[in-house]
Amino acid sequence: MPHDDKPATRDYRDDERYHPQRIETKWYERWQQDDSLYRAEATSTLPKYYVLEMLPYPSGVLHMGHVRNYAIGDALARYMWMNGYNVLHPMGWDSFGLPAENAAISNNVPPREWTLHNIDNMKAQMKRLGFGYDWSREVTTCLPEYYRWNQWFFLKFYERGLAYRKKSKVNWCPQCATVLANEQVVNGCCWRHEDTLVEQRELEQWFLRITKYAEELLGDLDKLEDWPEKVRLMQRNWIGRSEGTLVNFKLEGGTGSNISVFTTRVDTIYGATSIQLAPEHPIVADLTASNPDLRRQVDQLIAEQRKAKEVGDVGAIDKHGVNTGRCAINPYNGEKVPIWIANYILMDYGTGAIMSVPAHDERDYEFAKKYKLQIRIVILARATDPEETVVEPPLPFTALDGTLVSSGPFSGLSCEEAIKRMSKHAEEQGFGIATVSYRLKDWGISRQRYWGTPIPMIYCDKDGIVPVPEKDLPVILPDKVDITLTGGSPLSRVPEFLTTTCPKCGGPAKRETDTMDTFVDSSWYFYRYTDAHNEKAPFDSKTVAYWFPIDQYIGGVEHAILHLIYSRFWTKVMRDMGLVRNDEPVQRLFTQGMVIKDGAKMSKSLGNVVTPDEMVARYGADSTRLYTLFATSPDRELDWQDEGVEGISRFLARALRLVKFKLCINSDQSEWNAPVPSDLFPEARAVQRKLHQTIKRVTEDFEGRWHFNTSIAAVMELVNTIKAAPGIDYEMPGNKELLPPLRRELARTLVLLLAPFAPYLAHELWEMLGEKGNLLREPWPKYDPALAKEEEIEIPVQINGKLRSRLVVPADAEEEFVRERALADEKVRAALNGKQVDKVILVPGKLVNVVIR
RNA sequence: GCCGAUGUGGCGAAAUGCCAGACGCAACGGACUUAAAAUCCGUUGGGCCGUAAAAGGCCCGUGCCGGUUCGAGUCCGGCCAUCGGCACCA
Repeated sequence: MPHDDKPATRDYRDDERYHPQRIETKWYERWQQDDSLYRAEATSTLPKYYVLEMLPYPSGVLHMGHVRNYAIGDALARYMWMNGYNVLHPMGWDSFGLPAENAAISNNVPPREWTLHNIDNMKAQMKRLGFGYDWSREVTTCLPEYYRWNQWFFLKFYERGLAYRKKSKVNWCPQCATVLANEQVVNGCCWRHEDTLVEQRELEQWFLRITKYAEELLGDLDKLEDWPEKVRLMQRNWIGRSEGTLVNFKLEGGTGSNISVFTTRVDTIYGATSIQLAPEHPIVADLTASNPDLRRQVDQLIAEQRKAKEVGDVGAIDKHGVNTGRCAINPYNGEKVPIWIANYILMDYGTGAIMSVPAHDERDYEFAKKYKLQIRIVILARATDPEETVVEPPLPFTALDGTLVSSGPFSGLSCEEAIKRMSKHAEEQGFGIATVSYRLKDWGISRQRYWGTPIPMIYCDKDGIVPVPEKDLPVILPDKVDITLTGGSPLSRVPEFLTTTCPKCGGPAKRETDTMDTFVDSSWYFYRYTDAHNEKAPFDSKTVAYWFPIDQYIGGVEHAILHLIYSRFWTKVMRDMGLVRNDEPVQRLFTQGMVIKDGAKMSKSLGNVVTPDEMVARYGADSTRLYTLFATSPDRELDWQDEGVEGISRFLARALRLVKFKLCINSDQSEWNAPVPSDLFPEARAVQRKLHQTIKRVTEDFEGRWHFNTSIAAVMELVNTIKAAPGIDYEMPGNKELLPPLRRELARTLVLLLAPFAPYLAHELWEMLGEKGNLLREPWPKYDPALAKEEEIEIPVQINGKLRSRLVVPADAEEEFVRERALADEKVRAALNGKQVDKVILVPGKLVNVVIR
């Protein structure tokens, strides 16, 4: 190579080094002074694009999971800006919740102060990381401007019968000293305190009737084609729809009282040999009234169930029960069946009572074996041998493809047919009905905590439960509250808050002192971003109609059920209220993978925590962000490696030097701005081809699978290619140099390709190139397929699938030509060794495979 | 137990039926330097053959076993392991 004698290296002067801190603080300060760069336009001729990342809880500092989440969203937002969209990219704070109270207790700082201070800090971190949010639309859920609309919605829900009060068993976390929704109980423990067993308590609670929307929430999952299948499946399982039949068994010798049983297999009812009740079933009180000994045994069962539920191994409980000595009448055949009470029957599913069919249910079988209860076969498997029509199966036989026997008029039917006919029969006879049961429960939203939205209800001795009139909203959360005492809601110890007058009769009354679950806040916050300062309504419906649905929502999979099912519910209610037109809030959902280190989730106890602050201080925001995108594809788990960030930082330094010292050469403006000639010499043409191939790859990654790791790898390859290009360092004789117009195209495009991922450096280089325009509004580069196309390609030639040779042929070579060249190839002929060619597989532009026998 | 995802060099990973390991890290060798840092150039899955050294060639290799296919990391079936969700749901 002629330039080997040139010094390949030299000492790098200070200005040749990459100083992320200098570059980033310079732009940070500019953007601090003018943050209009990232504003969404209220009205625009441009098409809209709403990209949203899940809002954080302001715990105090950002962690790497946040950075990853926001780096993905920000890259997309920037890409869409450059593609000419009116982009809405907002951020806010899910700022009610328990940690603020705990911090208040341990640090003696009021929750409000603590929270607002954390928000300041995290907002500064976000800005330092260069995320492009429209801060003019910032939403902070703990401020009255926001939570008054929670209260307003609550009143509307109440009017529509979607909010109701009920005494019920609730999940109680002794650590939180409050109630948890079913969704917040994990393995029998609190979702925030993994070691704290959840207790069951009986309390008066407010519920939202999400079950009314169960069917639609389930059905519409099919429409969410741009959601990960995993999330849809998790929601489907959570809703847990099952079709079945309610059947009333009359109590023998009773006063006409019934036991209602839910079953999905009414076809097996002729095999029912007992009734099993949950120990907490209401009728148990009657059955045990005159039998203290039985009562004691039932209490024992209750205690066992609670314990099992608390420990979280409900499935492993040793099944046992007691015979009440009473019987019920099977309405299908008038048969007497004994009533038992068993610890494996749950009160909170179905009716809390089952018919036990030992021959056709595993649990019933196990139970019957233990107590030597009668086992009666009423379903036979269909025979595989046509001579035999039915087969006696091994027990328990639970499959649905069988034939009924010993089932009165229903004998001979298939199971599925029998379920239909027998349900109908029950309806006609008035002792049962086909029905649907859900696992999903109504959403209990009362929390006996201070730092949340006060539930706007008043209790009057005379008028009962009275909603706070809309005009009196917001019900302000008082500031000075002693939250260190335990037991009951903190607000109940604030007389000024508690005591009020009844809006109806004007008499003395008391306020509700519970606050709302914080999942209420996050169920509709993304609507508020569209119209964040509206004082008359939660938002303007027309404005929402412009922006919704959210085009792209990005967050962790841990919200697959809780937040994402509540928000879907909220949207459907708002639609029914006429506030929004969309059935679903989110068009596309993306769930990014976790950030781990050394094979484990980052945690203080493991000492493997890497903080964004230290990374930004060492390598800068661009490198930190770029690394989270480069390490792996966004949907996968990211294993953090400090050396990786180092590598990314070196790459950015190379890109900087390439643009600054190699591509920007002294040439006059007219030369620099001239069009790239079409007759480039081959080496320059090769660089140009690489450029267009890179644009293609990065663009396709954005439009398709979001594998930004490969996009960034492509840009690295481009940098490597340009750097190694002949003629980059000096002018070769004749026309063998990288002409200024080509250098300009290379430099500009490289900067544009980096812009979504490394905004600071991109802006710096853009300015360095003498560009005056707004980088975010610079059109995303387009590739020219003709320029991206290879002129010559190397084609592997295989014999029976094994690589034997390679051919270099023109990219547009005819198939016949390639085939001939392949068969004529010296190595191929040697390998063939005169054997007969069976056929030749030719994949155009890809390979040749010669098949021999 | 049921449902789902994942499994590729020393490491993070590429490869959407077609040259396995792009890109990056680490390691090693070299250039530059009084020296170091930085930077630049090069080598790097394993084994074998070949050569003075190269060039070059062959075989094996994507958790395991089998199948489909001209061709499998990729598709199908069965195992194993790890992770995640649900779990007496009647």
